[in-house]
Formats: sequence, C-alpha cells, structure tokens
Amino acid sequence: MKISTKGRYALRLMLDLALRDSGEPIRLKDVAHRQGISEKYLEQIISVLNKAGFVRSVRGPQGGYVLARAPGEYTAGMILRLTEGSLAPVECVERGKGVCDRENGCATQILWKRVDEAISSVVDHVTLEDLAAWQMSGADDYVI
Amino acid sequence: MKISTKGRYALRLMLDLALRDSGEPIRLKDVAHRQGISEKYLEQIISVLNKAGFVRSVRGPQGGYVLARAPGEYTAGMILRLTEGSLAPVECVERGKGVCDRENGCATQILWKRVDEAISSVVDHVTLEDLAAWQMSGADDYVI
DNA sequence: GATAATTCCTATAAGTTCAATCGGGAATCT
DNA sequence: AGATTCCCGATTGAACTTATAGGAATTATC
Repeated sequence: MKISTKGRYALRLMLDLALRDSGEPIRLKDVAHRQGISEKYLEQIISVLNKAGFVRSVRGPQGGYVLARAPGEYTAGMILRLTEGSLAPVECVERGKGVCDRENGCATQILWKRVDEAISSVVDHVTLEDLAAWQMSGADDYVI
Repeated sequence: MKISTKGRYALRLMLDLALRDSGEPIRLKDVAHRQGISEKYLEQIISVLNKAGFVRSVRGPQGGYVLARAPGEYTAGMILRLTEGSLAPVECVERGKGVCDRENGCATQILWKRVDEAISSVVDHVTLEDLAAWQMSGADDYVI
C-alpha cells in the first residue's frame, strides 16, 4: 500500500518546476541534481508528463522544461494518477470498472469505497500551488 | 497503491468468522470454499491472525477457528495493519519513523501525512461489526 | 557548418514482492 | 487406530519496481 517512486518523484519534479518557474526552460539535469534523483530515471517520468501535456519541452542548448499551466491548475491527484495509475486501494472500486464479479453484497467493498473517497478528497484538493506555498513557508533549506 | 490479497483476504476471513460465529469453531476449509480462496494460502494468513491473538484455534476433528473477541472490538485498521504492514502511503510518515532524511522543508510530506490520516480515519472507525451489518442489510446472496 | 547541449526513445537487467503451491508434522476427537 | 484439522517451512513463477545503458534527434551558439 505504498506510492511508488514514480509518483513521488513526479510530484517533486513538478513542484521543483513550479518553484523555479521564471518562464525560462529548466534543465532536467538540474532538477535531478537538486532532488537527488537519477537523471535517466527522471527522463522516463517526465516523458509521461510531457505526453500528457503537463509540461512543455524545449530541446537543444538552453532547453529544458516548463509547466504548461499555472501551478494552481494541477492537483496532486492529477499528477499521481497519471504516473502511478489509479489510486484506488482495490480494483473493484476503480473508476470505469463494473461491480465486483464475486458478490453483490460484498461488505468490504463499502469500506474500500470509503477509503478511496478519503484518499481522493485529499489529493484532489491539494494543488501544486499549495505544495509550493508549504515549501516556501517552511523554507529552512530552500535555496534558489 | 493497492491493498494486497493478504489484507483483503484477512478482512473477508474475519468477516466470515464474525457472520457465522455460534461459539463453535469454524473450519478454515469452509471459509476458503465460501470465499473462493485457496485453503493453503488462507492458512498462512490466519496463522498471523492467530499469533496476534485475533482468533482462537481448535485442532483436531470438529476443530477450526473462532474470533477471540466481539466483532465490535476489531477495526479494519487492526486487521489490515497486522497482515499488510503499515498503511502509510510513503515510508517517511510511518509511525515510529523519524523525519525524512532528505529535507526538512519537504512539502510533499505534508500531503502524505494528510493522505495517511485520511486513510486511518476510515479504517480505524470501521469495525467488523459494521462490516457484518452492511453485509446483512445488503444480503442478496447471503446464505448460511 | 561544426560543436555541444539538451531532450527523446527503446531495450535490458537486477532486485524485490506477490500470490500462491507443495509436502509433510503435530494435536485431538471418535 | 484412524481421520480430521491446524501448524510450519521451503520453494517457485510471474509480475513489478527501479533503475541503467546506449544512442538518435533537435537546436542554440560560435
């Protein structure tokens, strides 16, 4: 029941872009260095974010990535679901899926539904802007 | 970000025992058959529940398992944490762990903390008694 | 136009976890 | 004695995670 590195790194990556957004593209190398994450691994992750239109890429020297929209328009849920897949705790309560094959009156499904809603109610209401604000306020070690 | 079969099966197992509790031991074979789960696999799971004192076992013919306490005294969280391990979405917000090594002002940690609390607030307030009641009320296919 | 910087793409691999299966041992009721 | 049930540890196959590796395509700058 853990979020994988893919989702966690994606969030930190997007947060890094949000915090350092100046209109100029930001090199992935720099993000990787600041966040202590393998550059090659980050490439794979940002590729997903890029294809989904979450970031815009600029190739060549002075290239890099910039957020496609304002930080307030990304929720943590959007980023996590994109990179991580569904956040539902069990398959049978995933969006788009029908009712569980096993039983109609499956009581545990009600529990899973509630857990799913609880998770969603958090991640769908926290935006990159919120994360950036939290980072800035507790910014002991925030260096530009 | 999924609950594994171990936790899900444990919950269904305990719910099965709660629903059929008559004081007499219930054979694991029957539970396995009703729930459509491998008997051998269930053995491993109930072994954990047994060692933790959640169920009481009786060996030999007419043997089986019974709940050690009333259904209202088990929360889903107790059962899931025992079989599944921590339910925290990331390591750094797990109970007993110190603050994340990486950074002091890690904004994402606040998010994870909120997700963790959201999950806990559900699973720690739903008891086996609740699950049993839900099962009985929507009891389309509940057969004794 | 050459060079260097950067993103882009695909393949592979080591390690871990999941979800069982298998085979037998120990206790206990009849 | 014999059947039934719980108990225990080893093994295994598949999938997933978490990267690493190597190079191709694009573009700014000199």
